[in-house]
Amino acid sequence: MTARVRIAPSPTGPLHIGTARTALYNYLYARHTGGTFILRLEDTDRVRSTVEFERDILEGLHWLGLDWDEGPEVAGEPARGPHAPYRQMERLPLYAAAAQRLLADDLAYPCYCTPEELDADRRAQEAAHEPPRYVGRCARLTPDERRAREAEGRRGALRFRVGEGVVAFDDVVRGRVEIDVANLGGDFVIVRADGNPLYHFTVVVDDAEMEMTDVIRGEDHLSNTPKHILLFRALGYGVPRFAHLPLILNPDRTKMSKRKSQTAIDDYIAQGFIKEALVNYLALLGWSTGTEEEILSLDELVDRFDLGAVHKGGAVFDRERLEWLNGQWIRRLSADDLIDRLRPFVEAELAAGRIERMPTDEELRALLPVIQERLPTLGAVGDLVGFLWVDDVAVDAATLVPKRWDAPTTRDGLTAARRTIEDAGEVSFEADELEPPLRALAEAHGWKAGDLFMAIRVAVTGRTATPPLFDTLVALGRERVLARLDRALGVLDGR
RNA sequence: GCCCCCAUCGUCUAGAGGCCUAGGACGCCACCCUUUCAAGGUGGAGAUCAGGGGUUCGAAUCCCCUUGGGGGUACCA
Repeated sequence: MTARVRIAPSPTGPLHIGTARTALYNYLYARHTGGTFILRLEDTDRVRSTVEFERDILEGLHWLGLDWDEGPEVAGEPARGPHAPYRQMERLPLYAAAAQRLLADDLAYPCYCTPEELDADRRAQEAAHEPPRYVGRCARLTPDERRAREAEGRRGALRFRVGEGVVAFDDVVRGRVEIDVANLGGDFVIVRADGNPLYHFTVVVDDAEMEMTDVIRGEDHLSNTPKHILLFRALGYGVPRFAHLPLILNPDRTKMSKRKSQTAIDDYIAQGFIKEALVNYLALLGWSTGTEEEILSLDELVDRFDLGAVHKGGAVFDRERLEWLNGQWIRRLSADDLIDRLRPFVEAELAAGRIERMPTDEELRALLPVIQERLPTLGAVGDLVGFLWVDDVAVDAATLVPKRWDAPTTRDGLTAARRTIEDAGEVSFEADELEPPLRALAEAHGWKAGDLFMAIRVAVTGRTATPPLFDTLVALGRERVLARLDRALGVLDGR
């Protein structure tokens, strides 16, 4: 039987790093085994679910390149697959039918306890140092008693009878797990009094109806797995194989959260992390090839992925390592590709008012040899060469003077350099033609070339760290170089 | 509290009884390259394999206990 796996996000927030990683592992497993990757939206939390989050999640998964074989219709995209709809709120009749079956078999029963009663129970248990569990007040109501409550206008929630015994399963990553049903907290609610089915119930009905063979999800669901297994059995379904992935952690080793880490994929995209790096990084957070390979494309990951080799322990999200990988992948991009990906970030600089004009693709292309290896993220482009696209740069006298120089020397140096650059550029303004005469100039005056170059660098860019000077001068153009040198000279003279 | 899971450098990891005086990568430090910054190269610091008991001729690897950490325990997902 070929594998059928799914990612089942709740549209209650933007695409989360953890969801993306779980989706990736499901995708890798499906593609590696020639199986089917399914997307299902778990939107039964009516209050917190929104269509905006749905879109965000689907767009994010697409952006990462994790395309699904079956999934819901959304944003103009039609539903795909034989088990539509793939959005839980559109599958209500299925849950209702399953609930009916459990009720008919007396495997579930209506519970009329009020929130106040349940709360009181919990408090009493806490006071008695007992684990919280449903006391079973409504477990043995007679048909007459139920009718009486309904007649009072009370609407019952549906509770599933957990019974007794030990539930055991062989988790693909954790091995054998056994949990005594007595520790499940008593009969649990599967359908709310308002008729809305709950997660533990819908997930089972859907995984069964959609014929999932493997459930690959976060470790936070491990403890609840017995509830699911009980439900699969009660409903007469086969039980899928489970694989619980290690959690992605905050630096303090708690489950990764918005409060302590950046968790939205959107934020990483906005900062200029590229999908190749994110996919590569996430794949290696909790799994490794067992070799020393670490720069791996999505296809290579598909080729090497092994669910059984996934780690058991949680992994701290390390942004520095992600950044390094991002740089590695940026350097592997073709010129055209990099220009396409850079453009939105340059536009963002313009929109934010940090630059004053948009460079052409040809300008960007000419810059690539010197910026491609200097970009940790696409978002760093403005910081790196934004000085090229503003009318004037701010320079202050203090940084203008190189460490080993004083102001008069700097003035002499820049004045001489200005003349040399002006002369050199008569024919053509090329890096090869600028460097020799400026080096000769430094030598003639007994200056260290680096000092002269630094003075020029700060004069024309306003900063001490830039791409190589001569490439920078060429990118700036003769006129602007001369104008900025003049301005810098003015600053030196206190003007 | 109760239940479950986990445990190798700061971090991500290799390691499935002898190849380990524990390997790689990120980060950090130094040097090389070099006009600055990167990139790249070389080298270095960094883990008594959480601790304690076993098993074994031999344990990071197997077993037990302890400790630590995490997750779950909703009419959230």
